[in-house]
Amino acid sequence: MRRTPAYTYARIWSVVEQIPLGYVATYGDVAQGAGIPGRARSVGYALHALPPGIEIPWHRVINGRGTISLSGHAAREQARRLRVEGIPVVGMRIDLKAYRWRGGNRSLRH
DNA sequence: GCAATGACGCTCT
DNA sequence: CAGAGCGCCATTG
Repeated sequence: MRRTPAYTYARIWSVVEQIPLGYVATYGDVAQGAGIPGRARSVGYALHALPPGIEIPWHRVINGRGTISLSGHAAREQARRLRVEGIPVVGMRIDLKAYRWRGGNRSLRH
């Protein structure tokens, strides 16, 4: 299967759709789940290119440091939505250790 | 087709 | 914790 660029987008979006309410995932996690490990950047690009009006929990995607990568109004919007879903956002930071979504059902890391 | 840009990640300072 | 450097790759001018 070749990784046609535009095709990767749909793949990324479909992974983001699977993030359960109350949890968050990092760009790297989404990339891995989409079958393109190491291309976290592309994930950010894909989300930025999200068609308006489409129902995808983009706000549940944050960077590997556990902070929101957006800025200005967009950042506030994301933080607000996360809090609404029960995820505490301190400063621009989320407790990844407690809210990071693990694809599948792993209780232990590694 | 090359150069610059970006909702990123990891390591080292 | 903040900055700098390097890798990665899709999109745009």
